Amino acid sequence: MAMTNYHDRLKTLLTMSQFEDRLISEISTIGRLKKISSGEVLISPDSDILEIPLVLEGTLKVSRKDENGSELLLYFLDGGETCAMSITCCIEGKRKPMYVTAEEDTVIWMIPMGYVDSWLVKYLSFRKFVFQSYQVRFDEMLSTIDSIAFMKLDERLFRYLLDKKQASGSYVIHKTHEQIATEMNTSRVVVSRLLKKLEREGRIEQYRNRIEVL
DNA sequence: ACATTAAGTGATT
DNA sequence: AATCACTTAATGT
Repeated sequence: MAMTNYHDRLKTLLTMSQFEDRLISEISTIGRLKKISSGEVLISPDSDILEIPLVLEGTLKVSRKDENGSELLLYFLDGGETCAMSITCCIEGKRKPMYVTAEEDTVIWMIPMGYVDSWLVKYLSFRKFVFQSYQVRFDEMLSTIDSIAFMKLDERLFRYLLDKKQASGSYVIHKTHEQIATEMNTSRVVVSRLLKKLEREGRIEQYRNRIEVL
């Protein structure tokens, strides 16, 4: 995507979310622009969350990690989306054991949490927005949960690829089997085997460091 | 040419 | 599905 004026991009996104004009101008004057490059950590379990991220361009990855450092991907955040979980963090003032990292070079609009409370009260559209993003995440995580519960790792992997494709807007996925394995908290060998199967079924094509979803 | 890293595979638990 | 042990292939120096 072309490097356009991010304020315009923000306005477009806010308008698409059907926010009231007053809310739109509040958000655009109060927030600040932040660019993070691929792999950078935006939120970690021990960081105080003082701002809510709204993705303008690029993709953020939301994941959990346990004591042993093993990772589990929760979901991707795309353009126009925000992290519902960080909103609750703000409201409760609690830290959550989760990471938000840049999946690719990403541009975000950081909204100070101090305003979130008042906007929830003042603006119907903002309430709707927050509830809706909750609903989307909830549904997404439900399907993730039952794919884990029923141990259909092959389906889980394919869902992962589709999610990733959706989030990045590209059918080309630049990841190694190893990286995918750690995100799904499984082993590389298993991922390689399942990807091989998907390749034989003609659903993907594989190259070094690269997977194409067909 | 050699070393390193990514991916493929059979056998075992 | 995870792990081990090993092979093969691609890439960097």
